[in-house]
Amino acid sequence: MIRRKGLTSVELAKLAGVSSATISRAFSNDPRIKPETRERVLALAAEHGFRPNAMARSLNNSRSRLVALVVNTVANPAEAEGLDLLIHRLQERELMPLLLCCANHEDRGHLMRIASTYQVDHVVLYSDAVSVDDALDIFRSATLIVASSEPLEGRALFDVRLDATAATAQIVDHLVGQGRRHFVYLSGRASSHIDKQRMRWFADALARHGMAFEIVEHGDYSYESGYKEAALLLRRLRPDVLVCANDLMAIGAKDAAALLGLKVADDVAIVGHDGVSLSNWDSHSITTILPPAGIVSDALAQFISLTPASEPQQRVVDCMVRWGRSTGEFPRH
Amino acid sequence: MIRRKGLTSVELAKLAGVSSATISRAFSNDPRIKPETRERVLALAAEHGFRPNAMARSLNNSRSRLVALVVNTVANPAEAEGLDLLIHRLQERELMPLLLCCANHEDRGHLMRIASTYQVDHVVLYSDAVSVDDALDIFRSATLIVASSEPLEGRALFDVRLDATAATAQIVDHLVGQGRRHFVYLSGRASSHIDKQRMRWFADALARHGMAFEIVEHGDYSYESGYKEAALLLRRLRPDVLVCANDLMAIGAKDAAALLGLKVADDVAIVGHDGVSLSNWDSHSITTILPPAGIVSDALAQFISLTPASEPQQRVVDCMVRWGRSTGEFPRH
DNA sequence: CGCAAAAATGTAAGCGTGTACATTGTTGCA
DNA sequence: TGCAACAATGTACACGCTTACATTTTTGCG
Repeated sequence: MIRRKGLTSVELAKLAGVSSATISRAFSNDPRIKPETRERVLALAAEHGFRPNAMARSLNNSRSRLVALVVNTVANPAEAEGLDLLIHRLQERELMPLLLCCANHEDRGHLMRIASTYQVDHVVLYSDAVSVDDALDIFRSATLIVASSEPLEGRALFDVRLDATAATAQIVDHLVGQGRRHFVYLSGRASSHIDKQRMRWFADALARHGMAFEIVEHGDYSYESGYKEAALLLRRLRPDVLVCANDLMAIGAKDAAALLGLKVADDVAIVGHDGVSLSNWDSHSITTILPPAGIVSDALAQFISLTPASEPQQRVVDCMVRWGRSTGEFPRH
Repeated sequence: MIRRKGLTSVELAKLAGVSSATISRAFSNDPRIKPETRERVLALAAEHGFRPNAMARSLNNSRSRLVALVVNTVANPAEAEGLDLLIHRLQERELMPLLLCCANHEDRGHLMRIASTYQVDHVVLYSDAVSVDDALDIFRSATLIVASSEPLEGRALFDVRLDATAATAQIVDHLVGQGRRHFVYLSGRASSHIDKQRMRWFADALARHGMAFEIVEHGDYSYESGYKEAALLLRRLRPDVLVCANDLMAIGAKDAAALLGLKVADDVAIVGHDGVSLSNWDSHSITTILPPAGIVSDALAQFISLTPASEPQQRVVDCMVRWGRSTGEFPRH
């Protein structure tokens, strides 16, 4: 299994009869090189399988083209589907994603500290499980790009933020119009910012009808927790409407309702969040709140092309509703 | 948004009143340093937030602690769930995963070539979409670790390979015992090695009963393709048993059957592959073939701890059956 | 106490590239 | 032809660390 190591720019330079500086210029599209020699060098490089060493490269211009992606877990479709798009955007720009999976990892700080030694250019915070302050503290010289929901309060960052005010109101209006009165919210993690945010949207939308809702705080964003908690609360509280912190829990709740002999939509309407593709499957058909397709990844990728010296920016993305059968008949247009 | 850069080992050395070599030794657990000075250096480093630069580090010992993970897409639970475990194993060993998502990427070679410039120590081929030869060719000096199903034929590699002979036979025996006779296999991608392998297992298991099966080759591993193709073939071929290339397609097929008014298990048994968690949900309950939990990731992680000079190894993992309601009553153990 | 061996640290030369600066080759124009 | 301006390339050092080798300090023991 021993394999030969590639050659270096000096060796290639010797082969090409030029200096290593010329090699470097050929590969960095330096305009000061004669197009003709550039071609010659690149051809020779291809022939010998030479590619400049990214480590050496980034050592002296301190741009690594690495992007740290901080997520909870890749096993959860809600994160994975967004992540997949984002990774594609990065790859289009020849940026390399370094993946940090923080779920089940007691010491996220340690994980981030290791990643930071690779001199990543950017950090995308895609997870609520990591605090912005920690990330800022650890990734000193990288630009931080936030897609979690932690309030930023003036800390200078690139920031993509969701707004589901309208979408939530749309759903609430529809459900209230159907005569439903008893709303319960099954939360994901009590400490999660996005969860608090979502509850606030629901509170606001219900307040316009002079209504409120109950909160059950035992979920953890998994199907299993949705199933288990819904089985308990459906019996105990008998709500009209069960709003879940995410689609996976909503599907779990739907299955639990079926187990209890309740008819989804007729007996209890179920609402999810995130719009993962499987919530749209025939067997689930959950009404859910989601950002327009790909827009978050696009925004993140756009931020990444800015330089660390740029002014902090924020983008607000308006969410929409994807109606499913879990809330009964669809609203007319 | 301008932030200060961290200090270097020479600067820290000055502060500690030692040489930069001592700093280096403190951080690489060199036994030749006095424990007492090591503590002092580490304390000072922590105080000043110093961490050795991984780029510079790997530049001269040519070990980057980076692992390239070549997958199709992270959006598919079948890959994502395995990947998640693997990433955790890597993180335990303080290895950093570089993620390459090859699906929808016309030039996988280019992607891998870029990754190779980062001097990755290992490459895990988790995808059938990339040929082993290409990977070998591009990642010259990294150890290649294969979890795809391409036959290796003596090419020296670390290799994790699935064996579902027994599991497949178990399912086939059960289904034949129920009196089913008409088997159809809905394939994922015609060119996919794992798919061919799975069909072979089924062919062998059926051959023991003197039976054979039909093949429909239009799937692409997605729920949608399972749904669409099953809707067509269930009407056309009216099989007893529909075996799908993976669980997502099996779930699609199940939904299509429901749409056609067919009762799953009674009218048509459905079998999946991979054992993704959602195939075990109440609403799906697909009988599926899967490797024991975590064993593949564990094997991969174990291989990764070997050195490039080690002898090539192979591990064969025996798959098992997870019974669901999609194949009727469970077999008495 | 003295001296050899061992332990601890320092010195300096890379690792493979980018880049400021120096050098050489070329062109234009009087 | 001569000389300025510019285009193309070369030279040499820096990036931040590891490590072979040199040097200093400590230890053990007769």
